[in-house]
This record gives sequence, structure tokens and C-alpha cells, in this order.
Amino acid sequence: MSHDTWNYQDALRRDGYRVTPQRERIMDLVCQAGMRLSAQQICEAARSGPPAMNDATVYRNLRFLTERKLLRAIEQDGRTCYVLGGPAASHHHLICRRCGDEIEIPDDATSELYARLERRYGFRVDDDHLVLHGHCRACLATP
Amino acid sequence: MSHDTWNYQDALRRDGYRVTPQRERIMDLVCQAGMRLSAQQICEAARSGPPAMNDATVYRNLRFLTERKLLRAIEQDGRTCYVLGGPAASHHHLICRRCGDEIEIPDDATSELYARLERRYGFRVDDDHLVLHGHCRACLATP
DNA sequence: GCCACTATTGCATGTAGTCGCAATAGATCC
DNA sequence: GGATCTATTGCGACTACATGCAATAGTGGC
Repeated sequence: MSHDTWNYQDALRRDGYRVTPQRERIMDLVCQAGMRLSAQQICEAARSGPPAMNDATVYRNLRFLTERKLLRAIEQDGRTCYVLGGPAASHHHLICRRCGDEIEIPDDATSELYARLERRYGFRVDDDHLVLHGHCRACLATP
Repeated sequence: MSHDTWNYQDALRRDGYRVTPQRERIMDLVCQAGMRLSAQQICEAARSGPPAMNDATVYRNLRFLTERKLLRAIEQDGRTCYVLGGPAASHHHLICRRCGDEIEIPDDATSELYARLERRYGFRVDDDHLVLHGHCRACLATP
């Protein structure tokens, strides 16, 4: 998916935020990479590129863009990586504690649980990128 | 619950780890507090107390004790807090994004989901302290 | 009780990310 | 196009936590 086909700029302006060259650069970097980029990779690229920007600005904008769902943050052993967010289908992850393998599962896997929690506690969960840990089929089979 | 009624020392020794005064002090602090303590609170108390210990030692042991389930870590706006772990019943948390209220729910709330994930993907989840975010009944009612 | 083995500690230093504040620059209105 | 209003940036300092390495001290075997 490209962020060109998706008008995130107007969405920001509509909400009273500004579209700055710094924000566009970060979106471009994440999009062009085509893979998850770590905060440091983005900082490094952004320090030199035009416009040359400060690490604090990068971090602030990564948080900002993630909160507005334009990016999506993924924790990966202590560091944070980013991929394009936006209209992407939400989904959850299963991560194996042993081999580190990562399985994506559809977001409706949790809908039954969420519905039950709402019935029982009146609480409406909205986490759409759960990360669950455990052991995958292969690692369960080989102790 | 007290950690005296629960022989965590032998559990450590059995696994080839050592029971050091530093580790015992940290366990004592968390137990006597009777409430969740932040890493900094523990550092501060441990710096002066006998044995006087280094912050790095505290952090290393908090991680160590948490990995061995003798303590349990709770994230709280960017900081980590700790409570006694051990034989305590496991449970999950629902945290309201608006009022910050925290609801504890029994750990078997997720057993149906976990069973389904194992059937469908061969993946056995073992997270026993899930933290789910959303909105509580009161906040849903008052927009 | 003493020894040897190695897990653990203390210290200094490194890393990821945050924050306060003055200066800059998008967006809107005219 | 210019004035204005305030969101955003850059900078430097700061926080929470991690790590490499040499020194220390639990533990199990005798």
C-alpha cells in the first residue's frame, strides 16, 4: 500500500494539525522502505535528508503519527519499529517465545472475547493489534 | 500474601541461581510495601538500605525476578511497577483509556480464545496477565 | 570449615525516548 | 499577498533502563 493513494494530509488538517515537511518525510521513509523501520533507522535517515531534522522531532512525530493511526508501532525486543497504518486491516500477532516466529491472525479472532467482556463488565475493548506470546506448533513439538 | 510463607529461595537455588542479600532485600521491599512499587521507589530505598546497592543491580534483579515470576511487572504510563508474583492467581486487566480505571478479570476469561488459537494455529498462548484497553461502562455512557 | 567454580555485583558508560522553552513556520482570514 | 494565531521545531538537558568488565561472594563438594 502507498500513502499517496491515501490522503492523510487532509485528515490531519481537518483535525487542526499541520502538515509539515518533517511529517511528510517520515511518512515517505516508512512507505518507501516497504518494511518495518526502527525509530533509529528513521532518525538516521531523517538527520541528513531534507529537511534535516532533530531526533526529538522524529520521536515526537512517530508518536504523533502512531496516535493518529497513520503509522503503526511494533515492539521488537525493546526497540520500536514502524509500518504504515491507515486503512490497513487490523490484526493481531502470535509471537513464539522460543523461535521468535510471528504469526498474524485476523482481528476478528478476538471479537467473541471482546463481546463477552462487554456483556459481562460493560467494558468495550478497542485494542486492534494485540500481541500474544506463547509457543508455536514447531517448538511445542521439539522440546 | 507474604513471601515468607512461600519459599522462593529454594526455588531459585534449585534452578542454579543464587540467593543474594540484594535479591532478598528487593523481595522484602515489594512485600512490605503492600502495594505496587515503581522501579525508582525501589532503587531509592535500596540505595541506602543494607545492603547499599547500585541502581543497575536493582534493575537487573527486577528483570530477573520478574522473568522467574517471583515478581510481576505492571506498566504504568511509561514506568514499570512491581508487585509480588509467585503463586498468586493470574488474571487480566481492562484499562479505560479515558478515566484510567482498571478492572481485574479472571484469567479464564481468555481460555476459550486461547483454546481456539491452539486448535486453529497450533499456537499455545501463555500470557497470563493480558492488559486490554478500551472504555469502561461509565465512560461509554457519558460522551 | 575450606576451596573452587561461576553467578552476581558495582561502576562507568551507553541507548531509547521524553520534555521545557524560545524560535520558526503552516493555516486561516482578510 | 500580508497579518495573525498557535502548532511545531530545534536544542539541550534529562529519565528509565541496559550493558561490558573486573572484582566479589554464594554454593556445593570435600
